[in-house]
Amino acid sequence: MATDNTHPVHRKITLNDIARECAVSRATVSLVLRGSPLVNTRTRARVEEELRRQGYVYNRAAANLRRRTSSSIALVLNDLANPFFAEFAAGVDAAVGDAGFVTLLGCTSESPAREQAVLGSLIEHGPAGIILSPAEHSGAEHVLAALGARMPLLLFNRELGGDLPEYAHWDLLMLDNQRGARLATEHLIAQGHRRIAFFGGHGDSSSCRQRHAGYVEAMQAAGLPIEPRWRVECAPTRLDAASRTAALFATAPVPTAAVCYNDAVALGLMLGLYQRGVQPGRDFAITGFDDIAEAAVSMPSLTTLSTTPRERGRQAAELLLQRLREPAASSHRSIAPVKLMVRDSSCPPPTA
Amino acid sequence: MATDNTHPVHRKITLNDIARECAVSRATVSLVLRGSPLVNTRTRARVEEELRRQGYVYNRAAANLRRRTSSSIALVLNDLANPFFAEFAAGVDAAVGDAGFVTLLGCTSESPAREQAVLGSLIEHGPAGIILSPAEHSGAEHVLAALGARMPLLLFNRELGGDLPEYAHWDLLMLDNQRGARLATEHLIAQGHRRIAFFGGHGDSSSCRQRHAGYVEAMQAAGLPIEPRWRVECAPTRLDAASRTAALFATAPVPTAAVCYNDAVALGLMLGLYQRGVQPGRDFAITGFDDIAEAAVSMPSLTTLSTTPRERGRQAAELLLQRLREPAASSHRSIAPVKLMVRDSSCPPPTA
DNA sequence: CTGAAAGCGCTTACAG
DNA sequence: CTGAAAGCGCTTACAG
Repeated sequence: MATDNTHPVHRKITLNDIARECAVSRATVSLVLRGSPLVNTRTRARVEEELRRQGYVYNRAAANLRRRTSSSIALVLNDLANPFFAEFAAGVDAAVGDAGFVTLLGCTSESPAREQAVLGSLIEHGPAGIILSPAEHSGAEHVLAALGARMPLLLFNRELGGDLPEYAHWDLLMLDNQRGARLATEHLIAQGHRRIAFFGGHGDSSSCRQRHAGYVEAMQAAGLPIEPRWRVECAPTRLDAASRTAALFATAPVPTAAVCYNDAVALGLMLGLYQRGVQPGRDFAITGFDDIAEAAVSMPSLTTLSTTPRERGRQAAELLLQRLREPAASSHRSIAPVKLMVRDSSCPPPTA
Repeated sequence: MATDNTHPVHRKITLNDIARECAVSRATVSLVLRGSPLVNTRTRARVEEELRRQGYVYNRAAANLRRRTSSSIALVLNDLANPFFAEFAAGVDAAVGDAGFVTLLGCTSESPAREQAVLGSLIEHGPAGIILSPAEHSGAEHVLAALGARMPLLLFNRELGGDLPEYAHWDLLMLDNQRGARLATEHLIAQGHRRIAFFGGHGDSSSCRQRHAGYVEAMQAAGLPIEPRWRVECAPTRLDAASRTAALFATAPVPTAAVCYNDAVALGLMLGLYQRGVQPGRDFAITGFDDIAEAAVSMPSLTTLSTTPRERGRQAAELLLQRLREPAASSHRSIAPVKLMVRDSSCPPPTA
């Protein structure tokens, strides 16, 4: 258990204070609070007036303890500063709130060690369930060690390394990474491109592997060559992408288009192209992934895949709430749809 | 109080289970958990082994109830999807976690009504204190009605409309908006500009008013004219900013530079300028505010004011924790520093 | 060094 | 319709 840094709190108004003042029992006040029809109308009115007068605040923790219920959902994210996850969190919080729960937040900064610590701390607060977007190299054993097999858990966005214990009934919500990258690649092929690179991301990230697989799938289906030197890895940031641009132009023949790992990489590649005097959307076609806010207003606007993270947040919360209703149902695996947004960056090849 | 949507939870291992198995009392197990030196070493070892064996999870809610303490901090944000607040939240969560607390999250979507509902729901979970970035038109009365005067509260980023009750000891953490805008304006003046616009934002937002005041201050100090038609209002988004660009060029003389309300507006203005054939950073100078991730990598890179929102989050959490230690100390008002980041967009005027 | 007892603020059968 | 009593899982003086 964690260390003790709690602090005493001011004396609060309790049911006893209200009951005494109204000359009824605590039980009656409780029934009023919970809207029971058993209570006499006039008694109810008196009690409600007194609750208001004294500024009573319901102590949900005490009620949860007595009823052995929970009114919170934990949300554990690898990277809240990423707008994709921030939108996701906003969607989770909205749905969780609508269901009468409160969100417990935890950030792991992509560290499996922090993830384990955060989970261990959150679980002591008794959440009804957990939504987890795992840190990059997090493993099923660690999560299982921190949570046990009983805790309802929904995994978002990334698979967990290691073996998923079947008895744990963990649910999954993934983006359709492979299909998204396939759609983007097919679109470029339809525009007339034949030499198409896959740019950015790291091979050890599962989402990157899936997107690359979608690219490969589309290229092979079209009978197009997959040149190893057209697979350029980089960190999923604009800056690193810009600096890796040269790798695409090292040896002829040079590609005429690139399917990028995500929007940040795509925008970085645009920058790198401009710096080489190549104009994206005219001399070179680009697609992204995520449809972040900048995609629609970049120069040129970016063809990309929309994942509507806020919607995904709502969906994740609803899947978890569903699990709370049916704890024993078998694991559910959901694939969120992605939608191709065609914009100016995916021009035809200059020679076509 | 809110409606009841809680759900029963599986039977958990308690202190009693451990005590029975070790043939000691609950009290002894509790002492072991809390690291008391009173317990015999061998007893401690036996108990710890049993805790591990049964997968015991500490019930912090029960402990908090008994000890009348709290182990959570509520964080209520007007807009989590905004990267500025997402970074802020990440900073808050890190500092809150380091102090042994957990973060309760609430989003208000800029709606004072939702803000009141969210506060009312969160307070039932007994947070030790609250960090609130108020919704745009939220008022002190509403917050007071939801929280009472006792709850430790730190207001971030925006003042609250209405009168702040002095007895409430609410703390404030604000950005130095006025100084930031003054620095930006002074920088443009030093570059040689004389006709400088203030572009974007709405007059009813307090941060916008403060930034505008900084602009006015610098202009007046330099003896430069403040043309009413060089004050263009727009929503703080890229798209609206781009579409309002024409307003700057409606009548001669035309400005040669613009201090923008924030980075989103500045990037939108860049876009609008490109569309008119005016090249930002060469034909027209621009400054932003916030130093969002895109600012450093836009074309041209954007001169702006860095507010380091993650640092602000840590600072906010620490101010609140400080208040928890000294509940009766008088209200504290902190102004976070801002730093001018000079980049390519703030060129000298073309005629200079 | 350890245990018995009381109590945090609530809810819930069970009597009446 | 209302009250007395027990109990959720923990902690904390107080005895011994």
